[in-house]
Amino acid sequence: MNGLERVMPIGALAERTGVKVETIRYYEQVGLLPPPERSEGNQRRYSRRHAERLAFIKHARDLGFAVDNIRTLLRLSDTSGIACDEAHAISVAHLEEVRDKIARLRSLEKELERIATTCHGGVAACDCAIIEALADHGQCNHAHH
Amino acid sequence: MNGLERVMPIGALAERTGVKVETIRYYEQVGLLPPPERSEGNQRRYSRRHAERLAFIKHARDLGFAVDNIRTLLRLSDTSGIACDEAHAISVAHLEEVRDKIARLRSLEKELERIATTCHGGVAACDCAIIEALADHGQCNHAHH
DNA sequence: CCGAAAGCTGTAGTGTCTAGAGCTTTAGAT
DNA sequence: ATCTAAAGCTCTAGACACTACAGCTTTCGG
Repeated sequence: MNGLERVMPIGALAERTGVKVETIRYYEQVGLLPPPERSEGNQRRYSRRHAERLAFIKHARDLGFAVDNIRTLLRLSDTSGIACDEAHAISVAHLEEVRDKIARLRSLEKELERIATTCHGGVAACDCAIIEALADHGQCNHAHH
Repeated sequence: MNGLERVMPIGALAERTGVKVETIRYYEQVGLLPPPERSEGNQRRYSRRHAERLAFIKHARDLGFAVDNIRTLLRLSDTSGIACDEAHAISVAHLEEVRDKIARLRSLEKELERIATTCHGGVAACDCAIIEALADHGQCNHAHH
């Protein structure tokens, strides 16, 4: 049961990569992970190459890349050498998305802070500042939503 | 067509609140927005109270509250006075979620930055640093993914 | 009273899994 | 060789919060 076995069933792959069994089958279904060999009884038998590819996929998903982009990145990593431009473009675009999301969440954080601290949860004290804040958008300082 | 009309069809409500027609019907279907009166020909006719409630919902959604939580907040806002504690708890929990998400996105931003700047997209220059970074999780500085 | 715009219901699709039913295979112990 | 429990298989449906369409009916201005 060490990492040196040449072939493994889906459960072992799941354990090694931290990707759930169902998710692995899903990745195969949507064409991210190539279909592996099968045992005589039709069970999947994965090689180390599969494990590497799945690790790549998991890492990219953890970084928030969409499955579609991962498909492209995998294609790029398969076609040897060239086309690094495209990978760079995907990463930069994704980085921008992430920064954007952070900015939006920050302004959201500010408003939630304001709302949540206005009412401290005392029963009689407010009636209720949170509800009022949500009801009346005019109170908030946002420009863009 | 000013804001003073006492009753309006779904399209007018959509325009005034910035919520799409289909989304309004969806909110009715899942019990967020109470079913309005109907015209003789079975079309929805909304009152100003509906518009207010929908504004509340939209605001909360913009702030990222889940539909389920909004349902609770609406219930609280209906049962007059008391139960402010619960609204506070929901808001604080949500604020924590948001902060958590921000933290995760920040560390993600760091790594994407590192990856994207390692390879500048020159065709021959790398083969390819981005792909390698994704393939080899060991390179990244994260603790927790 | 005509025709275009807006409305209606109901169904299916989006993306990324997750969960379950109902069955078969495998691996280890006896 | 046989038994059994764990793990695997396929297929379907569900989760979230919508969105989009098909095919029909109502409304409203001219």
